[in-house]
Amino acid sequence: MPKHVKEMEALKAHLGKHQLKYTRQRELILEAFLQQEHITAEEMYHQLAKKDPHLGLATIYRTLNLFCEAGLAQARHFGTQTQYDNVSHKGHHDHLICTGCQKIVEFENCEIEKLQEEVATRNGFTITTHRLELYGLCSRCRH
Amino acid sequence: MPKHVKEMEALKAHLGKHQLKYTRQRELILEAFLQQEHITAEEMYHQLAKKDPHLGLATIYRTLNLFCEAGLAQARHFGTQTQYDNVSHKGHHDHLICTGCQKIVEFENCEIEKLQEEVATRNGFTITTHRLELYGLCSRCRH
DNA sequence: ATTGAAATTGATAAATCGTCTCAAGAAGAT
DNA sequence: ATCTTCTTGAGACGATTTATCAATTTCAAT
Repeated sequence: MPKHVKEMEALKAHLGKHQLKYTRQRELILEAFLQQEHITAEEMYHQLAKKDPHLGLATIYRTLNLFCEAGLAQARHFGTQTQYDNVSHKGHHDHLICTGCQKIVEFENCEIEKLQEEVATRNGFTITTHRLELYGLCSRCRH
Repeated sequence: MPKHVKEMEALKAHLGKHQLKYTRQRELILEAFLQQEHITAEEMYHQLAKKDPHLGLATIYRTLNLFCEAGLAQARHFGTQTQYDNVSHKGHHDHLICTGCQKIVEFENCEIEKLQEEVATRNGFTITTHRLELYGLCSRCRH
């Protein structure tokens, strides 16, 4: 029994709804994707080269964008690259970004998340994911 | 009396501190930048082409990055492009976004902002701005 | 199982965005 | 005014992502 049945069903539902097909590549990429918290297309390309040396980079980009449309992934432009975040991953972390040197620090904060839930509930929303980025200057760039 | 004296002084202070020079191009770009809430390098390039047709795109990129280092601007990767935000514009609000119907609800939450400050301080950062987006389903789309 | 229409793939070309290079020019201290 | 250093403009370049297209695969209907 594969591990990520729920997500696979969600993908199949999306595919069915849009007359898209369930292919070996999409299954392969989904399996790899769901084991990550976030990943770039390039990283996945190298990672999957072992399992399928002929899997093209374009296919990975296309498939990760498909996951975004299906609600499984969330694209985040980070520096020069695009990170594809695994939405089902709960240990969500946020980012502190230095606008001087582009340094990125990851952090988690349960209190903030709790307050986010409150805001959402107050407005009748059910949150599936979020994005929080704090921009500023790190200690080195500030002086 | 020119409008943006404070920012110009801040830029000159940064230039002096780093052995950089105050040039005609930097002054021109600063004036244009301070009239915007946020702008891309490309937009500014076209906008300034009237005033100085020979101003190069590379100079604009270099100068906007300089503004980031000086704390006047903040780079934000949005879609495929980089937005340079005018830090002196402070009217900040966050967003609740329904992934079902694309409805967007704006909100403000001081408690969250306070916690953000704490996180930043703990990591040696000084926040100039932030972005918080909560994604989920609104009450109508949830059933 | 076979067929056939439609979607997908892989390889690569092309587009996009931003940075680097470098000779020529400008700034600012002496 | 001179001299050193920084900056500029123009285009080359590099990195990332998307578009193109012939060949292949999927999947529903035989």
